[in-house]
Amino acid sequence: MTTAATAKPARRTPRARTGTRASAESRIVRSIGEAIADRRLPPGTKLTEESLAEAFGVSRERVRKVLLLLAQRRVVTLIPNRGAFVAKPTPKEAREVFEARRVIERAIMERLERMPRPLPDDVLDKLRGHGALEDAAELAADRKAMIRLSGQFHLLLAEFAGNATLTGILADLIDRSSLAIAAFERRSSHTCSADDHRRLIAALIGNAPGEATALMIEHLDEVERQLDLEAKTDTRIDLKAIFADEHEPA
Amino acid sequence: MTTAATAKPARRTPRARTGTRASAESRIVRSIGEAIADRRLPPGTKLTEESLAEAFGVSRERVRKVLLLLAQRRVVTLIPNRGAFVAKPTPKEAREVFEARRVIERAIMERLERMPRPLPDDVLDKLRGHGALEDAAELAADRKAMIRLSGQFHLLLAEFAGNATLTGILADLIDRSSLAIAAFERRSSHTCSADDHRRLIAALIGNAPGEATALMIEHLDEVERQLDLEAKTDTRIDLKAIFADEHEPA
DNA sequence: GCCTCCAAAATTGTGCACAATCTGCGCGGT
DNA sequence: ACCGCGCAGATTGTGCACAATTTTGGAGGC
Repeated sequence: MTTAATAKPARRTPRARTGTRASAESRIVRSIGEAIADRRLPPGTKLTEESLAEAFGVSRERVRKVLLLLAQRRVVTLIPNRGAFVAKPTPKEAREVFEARRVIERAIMERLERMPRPLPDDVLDKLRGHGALEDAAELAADRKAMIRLSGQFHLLLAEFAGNATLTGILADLIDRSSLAIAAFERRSSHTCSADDHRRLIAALIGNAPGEATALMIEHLDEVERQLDLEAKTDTRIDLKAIFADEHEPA
Repeated sequence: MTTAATAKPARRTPRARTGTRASAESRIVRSIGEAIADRRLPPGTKLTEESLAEAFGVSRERVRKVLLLLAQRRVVTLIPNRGAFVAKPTPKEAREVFEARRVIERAIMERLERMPRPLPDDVLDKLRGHGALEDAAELAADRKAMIRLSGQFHLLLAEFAGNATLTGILADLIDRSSLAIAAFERRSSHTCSADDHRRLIAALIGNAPGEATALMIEHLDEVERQLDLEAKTDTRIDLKAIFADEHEPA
């Protein structure tokens, strides 16, 4: 069910080719991760092993392994004997994730600003190329593409800074940001505006000292500010509040 | 073999009590992690699933799961069809890990310095208590205790800063630092001197602005400086260089 | 009418057997 | 004497069957 149109019957081939094993796993991880990021799988969704196995055409233990990896990255929550759920961050956790991003991305921007000018051509090309992609996605109102590209933009800057370890940490934090946005986004909010990214690129190229760093901090603050991080500690309270006026007392 | 004195025959009880399942896993993770940190398991060591299973008295798939978790944390390396090995970081990776620690721990120290004075009593108590423990370990020349306590000290500061997400990230980086130290430590180096920690505690309590942060950065720099992070990119290159003058051309 | 309890169904957890792969070693050919 | 080949032995990878647990649905009692 759902959009599992890929459930081709090639599930159990007579000869198990193990060559595509590891890539299949990371493919599934990425696929689920993206689905969570662009809200096709909202926080709290139950992820039944059997369903996922059918959807991806793999065995259940493969899915189990993938879920363990995603749980390690705090993208899904594993409850013993209950199963896997798309993680539903608390407001506290959401704030922590954004604070962690500010810490790491400030350091990344400071390193980028310290790089000798002009920036290497390939860096400039990739920055401008990515900016064009974001513009196109915004013009086409392709929300899913915008979300994906927005995350990739921050990752791209991290890669230019040249610390793969920090980049890896940031990749996790970006995934969790997407989760936090999915959980706490207000109606009619515009995620990660491509305009901020445009200004960031310009500041980075122009290199007014400290400007790009300041813009990045302001950008992250703005994204966090667009969230509704009040109370909302429990789903049950939510349901009661939502249906309060539909429950006729007599 | 090895120190597997815990191989009690209770390996396969007729009724499998699943109650102690999750705790057993984290226990094994911690146990292996500590063994790696204090060099009982040096980088590159092969971790055979069967051996570990016997050593901990659990089934092989339990061990497999634990190894997957450790691999995710970059503490062990998983090579397909070859098995698990204690990770052997490259000099580049070691430098990256220390840079990442400087980024995160600087932020933590800045937050601690921004806390209102005097610091809460329980914080002061824990700081002083930990300092006493480190002193005792140093006095007793208990190297394993010193390594463990040193890591705990940095983690303690992170907890006081109140961001569990950053603390979790730092915990991973500390483990990888231990690995880097094990891989690149010079002979006759003194790890993480308890003296640095003493000064850090004093600066934190006294609160001369910026002093504690500066001490932390200097402390991390000093630990990294004690490592030998030259060349050594590959074992083969090493071998060629080492035996270059023993290869007679005629 | 509502609550409690129990059994069936669904889902997750785990041991086991076997398949696939890698490593080490000896044999035969050139 | 050296190189390739191939055959055990050991180790990892995976599907499957079954056990344990939770959830669901309904019957019975208060």
